[in-house]
Amino acid sequence: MKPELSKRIKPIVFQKGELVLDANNISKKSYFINKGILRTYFIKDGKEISEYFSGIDEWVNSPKSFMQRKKDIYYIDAIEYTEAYFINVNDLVYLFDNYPEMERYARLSMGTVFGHFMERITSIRFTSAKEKYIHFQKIYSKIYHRIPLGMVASYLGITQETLSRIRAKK
Amino acid sequence: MKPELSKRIKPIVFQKGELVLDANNISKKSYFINKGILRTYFIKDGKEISEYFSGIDEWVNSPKSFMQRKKDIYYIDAIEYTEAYFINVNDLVYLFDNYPEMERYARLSMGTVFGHFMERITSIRFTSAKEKYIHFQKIYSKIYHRIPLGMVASYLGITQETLSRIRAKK
DNA sequence: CAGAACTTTTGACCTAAATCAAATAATTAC
DNA sequence: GTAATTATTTGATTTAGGTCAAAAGTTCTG
Repeated sequence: MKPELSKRIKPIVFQKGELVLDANNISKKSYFINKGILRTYFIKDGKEISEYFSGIDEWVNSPKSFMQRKKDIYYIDAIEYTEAYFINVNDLVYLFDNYPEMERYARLSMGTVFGHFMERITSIRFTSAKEKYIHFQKIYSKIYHRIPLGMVASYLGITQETLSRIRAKK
Repeated sequence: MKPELSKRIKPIVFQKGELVLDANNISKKSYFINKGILRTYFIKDGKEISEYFSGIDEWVNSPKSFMQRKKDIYYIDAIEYTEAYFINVNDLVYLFDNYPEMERYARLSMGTVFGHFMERITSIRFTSAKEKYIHFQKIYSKIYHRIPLGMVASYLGITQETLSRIRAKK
């Protein structure tokens, strides 16, 4: 790792259930997970709706809030004990300013992220509850069994009961 | 407009129904719409599924294909007579290389695009067919009435019959 | 380790939207 | 301008998944 980068990232630890980002604050740090699982969620009608989960070797922040430095609806919490590194948005901007190849890399990797989003939209629109669950298992093959049923159900946009029944058969 | 930019963009016209991008080719041009509507869609089980629509003042390409220079599943066509400008991916990269503020602008505006994607995912997951249609009308307030019912239905992930009934009442 | 507090499962019933089928209506092409 | 396509509407029926309710499992906590 470049010294310029390593100089700016610091380790951090979250206990199970600990809040990583409150939606009432602006997302100013980006976390790189080393161990554990973080969940990005929002509140709808008093219920927590999981937007996505992030595991080892992934960067996590509240994208819109982080990039535009304003509040958004997303909370982030740790669904198990998690070890991560973090970098401040200011330091990241410094790196982008001084290392154009980093900016380029960030822009290119957006293509992949777009692809994931579009795939997910398709998965949500045209598949049965069971197919959604199978797709979820594929996408999160390394961590899906560590995520509580209720959180998975809200991620899939189905009820807990339906997910429980899907798991029961087969 | 910067001369460096205007020198690299050219006007183009598409007739109603004309194919703008074939999924068998790589998306090498990005179009900026001046008049008309382009539709991005893919084929599933022999049927055309609309992914989104783009109107005046919007840039259109097949994101993953364009950014990573490889094939993706998306076709683009004109659902009405359309006037646009286009820029080649090579020219865009040239501009990004030589005008860092353009690269920065592109990166920042990704935040907005992310926001739209996440909003759409929420809209799909937790709303009834009727609410989806209302949301669609809001998102596409300037052009929704010019898009054929069947295309809207596939965009929303509901059947034509259901959409027709939703429109009938109220 | 016992009670409290969640989480998951199971059952009965209901409803929104899909499917199938056919009739109109609107475009397009000759 | 009329036939031929193509798009939209309407009706009858089915079904996947939601809702409500309660039981059974788990996991926290003092």
